[in-house]
Amino acid sequence: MRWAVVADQLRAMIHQGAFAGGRLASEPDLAAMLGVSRATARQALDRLEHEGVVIRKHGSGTFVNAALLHITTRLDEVWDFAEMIRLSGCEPSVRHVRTRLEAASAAQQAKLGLGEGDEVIAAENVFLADGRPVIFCRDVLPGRLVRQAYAAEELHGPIYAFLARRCQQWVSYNVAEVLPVVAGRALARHLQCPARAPLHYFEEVGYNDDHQAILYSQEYYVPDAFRFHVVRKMTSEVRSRTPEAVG
Amino acid sequence: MRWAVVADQLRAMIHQGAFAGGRLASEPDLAAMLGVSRATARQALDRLEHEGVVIRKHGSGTFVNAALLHITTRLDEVWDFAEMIRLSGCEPSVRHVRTRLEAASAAQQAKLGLGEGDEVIAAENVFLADGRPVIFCRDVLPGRLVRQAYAAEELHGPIYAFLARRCQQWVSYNVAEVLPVVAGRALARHLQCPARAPLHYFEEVGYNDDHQAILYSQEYYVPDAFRFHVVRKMTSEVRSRTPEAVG
DNA sequence: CAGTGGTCTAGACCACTTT
DNA sequence: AAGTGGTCTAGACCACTGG
Repeated sequence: MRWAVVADQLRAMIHQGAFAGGRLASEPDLAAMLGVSRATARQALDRLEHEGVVIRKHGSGTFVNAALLHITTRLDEVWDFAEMIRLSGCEPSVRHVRTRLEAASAAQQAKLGLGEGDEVIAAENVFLADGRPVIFCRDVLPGRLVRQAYAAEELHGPIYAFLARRCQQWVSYNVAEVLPVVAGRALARHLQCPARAPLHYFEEVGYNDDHQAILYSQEYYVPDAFRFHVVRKMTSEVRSRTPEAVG
Repeated sequence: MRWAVVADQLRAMIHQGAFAGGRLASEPDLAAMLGVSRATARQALDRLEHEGVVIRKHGSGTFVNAALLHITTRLDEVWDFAEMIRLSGCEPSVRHVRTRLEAASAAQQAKLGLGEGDEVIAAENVFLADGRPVIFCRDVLPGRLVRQAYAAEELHGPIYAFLARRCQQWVSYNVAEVLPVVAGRALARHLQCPARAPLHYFEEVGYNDDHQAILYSQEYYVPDAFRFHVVRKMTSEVRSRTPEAVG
C-alpha cells in the first residue's frame, strides 16, 4: 500500500501550496521525486483524482482542483457524525433517547439478513452541533453480534465505537437510500424543528469487510446544518449514446 | 482503452451466468482467457468492483455481487432522465413549461462563472413516467454557448441534446447538492402532488471535459417514483481513527 | 501448502496538447 | 517536435485464505 502513502504525501504537498500555479509536476518527475515507479505514482494520482483533489488533462498536465476543494460534505464518502459536525465548524455532542432489545421486525430481518425470532439492539440518539439538535439516528444491530458484556451507556452515542469494542466488527461501507421526508411530531420534538419541516432521511445498511450486513440505520438530518454534495459522473451508456444525438 | 472492452466482456459474461457459483476465474486465468496481461484484466476488474458488480476477497477470489445488482438508481452515476424513467420500468415523455432568455441573476452568475449583464437561457420542463409527472427541471445555460440557430421546440426536452447539437458542448460530470424540500403551490401543480409533499431537490452544476461550468440545473423529483442509492465508503481518516477507539 | 488477490517495477508505445 | 497523461506488458514479490 505504498501508493496510499504517496497519495498522502501528494495531498499534503498540495495543501501546503507546493505546485504553485496549480500545476503538478509530470508523472515521471513525481515518481522520481517520491522514489517510486510511475505506475505507483499513477495509482496515487488515481485516488486523488477520484477524491476530486486533482484534475488530469491528457497531453497537458495534472492540476490542483480549486472548485471541489470547498465542497463541505461529499455524500459518498463522509459519514462519521462527529466528523461531519466538526467539518461544519461546530462542536458535536450526543443526547441519548432510548435503547431496546427486541425481536427483529420483518423489515429489520430483511435488511440485516436475520431469521424469525432473532433479536436486535435498537438504539436511538440525537446528535447536536453546538447544542443544537441536527441528527436523529436509530441504529439497529443483530444481538448475536455482541460478544462481550457492555454498559448501557455505551449505546449512548456513535454505534461504531460499540461495534468495534463489543462486537469486534467494523463497518467498511454503507449502502444508503436517500429520501426527502417531512418531520412528524416526534421527530420535530427531538430535532426542535417545526412539524412538516423537510428533512434528509437516509436508510442505510452497513457492511463489514466480508460484505456481511452488520448495521441498519435510519437517520434524519436537519438540512440547513449540512450540505450534501455528490459528484455524478457520466455513465458509459450515456456517453456512448450522446454523440448519436448530435448527428 | 482495451481494459474497457475487457470490462464489457466480463460484465456480459457475468450477466449471462458464466461463473456459476458466483466465483470468477482467477486473475491470471481471466487474463489468459481474454488475451491480455494481468494488469489490464485487473484494471477491468477495478472498474467492475467500483460499479459494485463484483466483490474481491484477498486470498480467496473474486465473486459476483448479488446484493448491489438490484439497486435501482445509483445517485453518483445515473442522470439521464429518460434513462432513469426507463430503468424504473416506465415510458418517458416530456411536457414543456416555458423558456426564457434573460439577464443572469446573481446566483446564476456565480454558479456558471458569468459576469454582469451576461444572458442565459432558462428552460423549464416536466418529465413524465407513463404519463405521470415525476420530475420538474429548470435548466439554465449561458447564452454565449449557443453557436447555431435553433428552434424553440429544441428546448422542450432534455437539455443535453440541445447542448450537443447547438452548442457543441457535452456535460462530463455534475456536482450536485442534494436537499429535501416540500412542494410549493406551483410545484404541486406541475407535479400533480399535494402541496407540502416532500420532494428531492437537486441543485446541479454541469461541467464539460475542460471543467468549465456549462449548465446549472434545479431539479425536483417525486420521491416515490425513484429510489436513489449511494454507496458510502469509509474515509481514510475514519478508518485510521477507529482502532484507537477500541483500545 | 498452493492459490488467490494486492502491490510494485521497468520499460514500451500511443494519443493528445502545446510550442 | 517535445512533453504530457493513457495504456499495456511481463515479471516479480508480498499478504492473505483455504484445505
